[in-house]
Amino acid sequence: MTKGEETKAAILDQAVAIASEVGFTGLTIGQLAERTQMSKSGLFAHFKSKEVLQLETLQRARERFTDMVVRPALTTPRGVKRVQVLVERWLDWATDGLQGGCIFVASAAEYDDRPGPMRDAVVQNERDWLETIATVAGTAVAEGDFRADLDTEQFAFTVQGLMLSYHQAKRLLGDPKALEHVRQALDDLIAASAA
Amino acid sequence: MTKGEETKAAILDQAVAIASEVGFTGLTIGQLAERTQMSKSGLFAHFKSKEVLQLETLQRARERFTDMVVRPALTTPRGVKRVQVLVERWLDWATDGLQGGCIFVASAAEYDDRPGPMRDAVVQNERDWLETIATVAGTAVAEGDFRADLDTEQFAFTVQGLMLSYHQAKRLLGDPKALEHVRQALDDLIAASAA
DNA sequence: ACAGAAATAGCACGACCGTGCGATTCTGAG
DNA sequence: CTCAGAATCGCACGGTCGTGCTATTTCTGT
Repeated sequence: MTKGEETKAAILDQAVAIASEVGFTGLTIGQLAERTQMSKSGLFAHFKSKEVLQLETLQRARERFTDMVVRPALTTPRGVKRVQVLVERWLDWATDGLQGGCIFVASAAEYDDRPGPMRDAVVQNERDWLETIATVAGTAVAEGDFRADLDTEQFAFTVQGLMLSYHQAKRLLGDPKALEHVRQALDDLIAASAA
Repeated sequence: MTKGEETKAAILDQAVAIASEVGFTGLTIGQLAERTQMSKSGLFAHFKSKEVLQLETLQRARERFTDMVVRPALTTPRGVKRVQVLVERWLDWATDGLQGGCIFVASAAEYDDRPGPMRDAVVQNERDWLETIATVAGTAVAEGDFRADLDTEQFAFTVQGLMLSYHQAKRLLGDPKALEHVRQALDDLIAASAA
């Protein structure tokens, strides 16, 4: 790895951290330069525009998410177990996977009304994530853990909602019962989906 | 109503609209002045700081929300019917109650990591809203529509999650099945809560 | 109709924004 | 060790931000 790629990676790590706290719009080149101990122009040279910086930051967050949440799930046996691991990993991620809340939750709210490349990327991320949930639920159907007529899209929709509610209850409201609530709801959902 | 109060109301209406689109941080005094055809300083004089502007904008949105969602629900008969009206009203609100998405969803994500008076107000809003859902569910318990041992807090948690998921599916992803999915999940939940 | 108050505008400020350019320093292959 | 190319910096630009101060206009009660 060349020097440039090395610093760029370090920059993006910091960028992910900042964007998690203040959003992608609040992610500012000046502050990022300060945190990475670089000059604004030196940092800027790595990306030729702020938009590219934002896109690459999102991309970097996505890689981390894949490593920390998706991959561990895909290495556990197909079926309901895999569904549970996927969800548990997400809970870890949302709670303290990185400082600040889940950066995808933040970005989803931030760009739902602002067209452009960033919005497109955020949408793609979210679609892929929902598809992952649905696919994993599909393995549980295939394994006979879930009933054959389960609507996996509907399942993904509901699971996603519970995660969003957990994120809000935990990070915004500081509700100590958040984890208990989301587990209860997920257990109910899984029970209702069982074959 | 004096002239000052009149213009202030008009300003806040515009402010709610802008904040719905670009968030409270993106709500800028210059743009607000432009949209209301006022000078920056003339507008600024109504609030002595941007933070006050943000707080009053949130307050104004809350009033609208109460009028459009909460009050209609409270005027329908206690019980499961009231729960359904509350949810239906929220769906209307989130879809096209005001231009842009639900301003509370946006503000929740925006301030979940930034201490200060705005965050406090957002938290208060969200707590009150969850309490409203739980209380309304409580009337359904009292009327015998829902089973007596229903955990109304848990119910509110789940309903809130479904709403968040709907908001995201509809506004961000443009999923045409969003409404179908949220209705299905809510029906299931209500059925599972029935006495 | 008029005086006093309220509302609004004009203008300026320092700070930070994203972005370019030319100069300087660093890195690594031959 | 050299030296071309990569990486980084210093500096500046125009723009917008939030916020004050001082006028000026507009309202309102008498």
